[in-house]
Amino acid sequence: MPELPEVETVRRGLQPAMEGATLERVELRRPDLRFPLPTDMEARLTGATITGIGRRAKYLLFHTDRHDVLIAHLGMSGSFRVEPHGDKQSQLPGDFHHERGKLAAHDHVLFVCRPNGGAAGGADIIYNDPRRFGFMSMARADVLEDNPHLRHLGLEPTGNALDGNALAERLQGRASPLKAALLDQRLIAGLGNIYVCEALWRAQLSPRRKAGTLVTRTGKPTDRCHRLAVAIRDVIGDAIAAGGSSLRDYVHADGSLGYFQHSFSAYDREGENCGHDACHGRITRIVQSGRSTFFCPTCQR
DNA sequence: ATCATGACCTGTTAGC
DNA sequence: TGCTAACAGGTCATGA
Repeated sequence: MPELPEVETVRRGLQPAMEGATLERVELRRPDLRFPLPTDMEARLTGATITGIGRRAKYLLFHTDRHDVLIAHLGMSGSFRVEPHGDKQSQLPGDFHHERGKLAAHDHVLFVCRPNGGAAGGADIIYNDPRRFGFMSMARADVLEDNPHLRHLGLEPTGNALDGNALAERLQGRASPLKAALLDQRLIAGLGNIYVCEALWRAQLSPRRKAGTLVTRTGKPTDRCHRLAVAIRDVIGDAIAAGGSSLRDYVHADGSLGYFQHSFSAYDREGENCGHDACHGRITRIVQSGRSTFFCPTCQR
């Protein structure tokens, strides 16, 4: 479920193995995911050192010491897993042979990482994506913002930037339902189907309400607008915090970077009781823009 | 411009 | 049990 909090969790999970490490080998096991992989991707990354891993909305940004950036999007089903090298491997500098048996179906891209500065370890980072809705691209760091995938992204819903005023600016004049507006990455970048449902439930706002109705005629945020801004920030913050805790479990797991496990309040809870105090409604599923929306028609107005 | 829909691709699950 | 249909975190292209 790669929405922003999951991507942030993946970013943090990859940092220990990748930041400061050199990409000893990069293997593209097929020429394309959703789009063709850059033909020069292997050449531009092999031998480069990862100086940092960033994130913009649902995009991972791998910065290298060559002032290149690998841009990666997980799509619907993409995941990275970390397979630390065994002691034997790390003591044989010339032997970066990968154990082929460990590669599974839909393992499309392999990054062999070797730490610098005498640090122990090293790891294989493997990108797996059954549906191949994910994609990767490369950009020069100085023009990263101009990248077609990043150029039109809206406000990050983390931190304090997203408040009632900022939300009102973006929703003003919109005739589309709130659900669609919040999914629009050009307005707020990083929300997906799950967290839009959750934020609207928290704010007790109907996903069908016209987005523009959260803004007064003079462009000021209504109470509902303030409420929604808080709900979005809170739900994303809570999810990142919970993702972080699932990261600690990850060490004990099978090496896979598990997605944030969460019991949602609305998403995928059709027929269950709405959890709001004094509300006796039930969560209902409707379809908007061809996608499932879960909400409580009783208290979400 | 804004908005809704279909396309992309594979795996899982519900229902017959 | 085996088949079929519906559905799933995403974004992008196209049409009204």
